[in-house]
Amino acid sequence: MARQLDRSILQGVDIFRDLDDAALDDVLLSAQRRRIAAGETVFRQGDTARAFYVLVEGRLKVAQVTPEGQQVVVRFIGPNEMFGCVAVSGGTVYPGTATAVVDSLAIGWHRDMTERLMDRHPRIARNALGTVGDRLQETQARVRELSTERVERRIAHALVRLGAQAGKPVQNGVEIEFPITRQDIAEMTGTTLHTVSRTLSDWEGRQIVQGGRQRIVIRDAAALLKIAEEL
Amino acid sequence: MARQLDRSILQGVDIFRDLDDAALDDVLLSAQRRRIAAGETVFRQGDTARAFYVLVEGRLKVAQVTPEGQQVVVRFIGPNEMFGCVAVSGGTVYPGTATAVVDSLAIGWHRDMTERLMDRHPRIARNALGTVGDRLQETQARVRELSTERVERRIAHALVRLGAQAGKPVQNGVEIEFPITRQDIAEMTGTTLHTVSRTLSDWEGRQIVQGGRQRIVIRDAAALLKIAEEL
DNA sequence: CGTGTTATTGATAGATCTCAAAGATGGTGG
DNA sequence: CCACCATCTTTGAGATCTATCAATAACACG
Repeated sequence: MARQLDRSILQGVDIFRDLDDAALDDVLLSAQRRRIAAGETVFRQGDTARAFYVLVEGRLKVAQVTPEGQQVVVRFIGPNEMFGCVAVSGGTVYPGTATAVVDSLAIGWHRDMTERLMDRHPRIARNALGTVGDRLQETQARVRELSTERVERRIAHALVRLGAQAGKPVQNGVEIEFPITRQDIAEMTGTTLHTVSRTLSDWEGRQIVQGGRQRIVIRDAAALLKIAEEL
Repeated sequence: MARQLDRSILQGVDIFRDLDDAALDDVLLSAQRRRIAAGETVFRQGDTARAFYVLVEGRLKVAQVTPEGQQVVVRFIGPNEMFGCVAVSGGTVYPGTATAVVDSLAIGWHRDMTERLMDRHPRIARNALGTVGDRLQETQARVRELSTERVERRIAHALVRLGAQAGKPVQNGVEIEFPITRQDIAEMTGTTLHTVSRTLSDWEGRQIVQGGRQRIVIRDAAALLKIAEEL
């Protein structure tokens, strides 16, 4: 957690790809460090979008609340991922709330600074365009799933993605490496925690996953994929 | 349909906003005109993303097909809107198929040309970033609706948006100005044409809308909004 | 006027939510 | 160190929304 703020931190970050060392130093110079304790919030839905961030360590959950109070998980953010992108793409307020799932470390740039950085290093804007484009396609894929797939498949898809994004190999499979509740998965897939629990129980019986409190291990990734793709 | 290719055509196009006349001319010089007859397709899902486009006149439908053959409408494109954005944001293939709903006219730029234009006029990349960011937020809103709202509300939301995007004032309300089927609306809202038909019939009885073959008139926008927002 | 597309409507089945209750789990304070 | 408590999870039963199946009707076009 005492990680140095040097260029290496920006190495794997898409939005700063292909920048030379001088540019990276320039970027780093205007960055702000920010620690976020588990459960703490970086920004809230509706707040003025003052800054954008890159997660250095930890894990964040970005979620939206509906007027009726239902939560929808937008995405989980892992190391090297951007969040608060709206501050880059021109939005005025954050469309969601970012909360740390575990103790985390982020670096952020004030909105104005971001503008200046993009002016000085046009590559950043192009990279950002790519990242936001990718997110758009992912989100579109979610729309497709929600529109056409039944709950069980959607949950399978969600787990497959989580495994790819945050899977840690363990003895008997791949474990999602941060605490995640049935409720979280429900909010990722547009269902209820009850249905998620039932589904996971079923899969547990079929040796596909193994559950626990805020814990999921994928034991049979192939079977999961089969459910996800309806083979 | 015999519209001149002069700068005025790029006036209202977000991605070319704030460019000076010289830049606009430069952009225009490398543009390709393309007519699309109703029912014709500009590009297909999975095709290499060779170009991005701006619609000048007409109306397009962008849709994705699932492996099972179900359609999902990504969005309807109206005049001055971009489509085929992936060619700008770095995707390699088109994620959807663009089909003309009515006879249309578009202008397009080859992918390489787009890159060069962004190099010469960095403003374009920034504008594109804004547009793609907006689309991301819209798509995220759709995810939220699909996750938390019942069919009737989703249909109401879809109609409200269609009214805003393509509403033409008529005698007894606002008409969606292009032919749109119940099936289309179903594919926009993740339901079936049957449910859409039933819902519209119900609303027709309550004087909220008035239907017809490939035709919808919103008679009581306030009532529709009330359904959409569950007031 | 025939034909293909689009729309309407009824009946039924099934997936999933809602309501309800009890059981686990792990952290915390006394 | 242990009991307690908040949170998370599981599971059953019933209600409900919506898809599916099926048939007919309306419409537009050539």
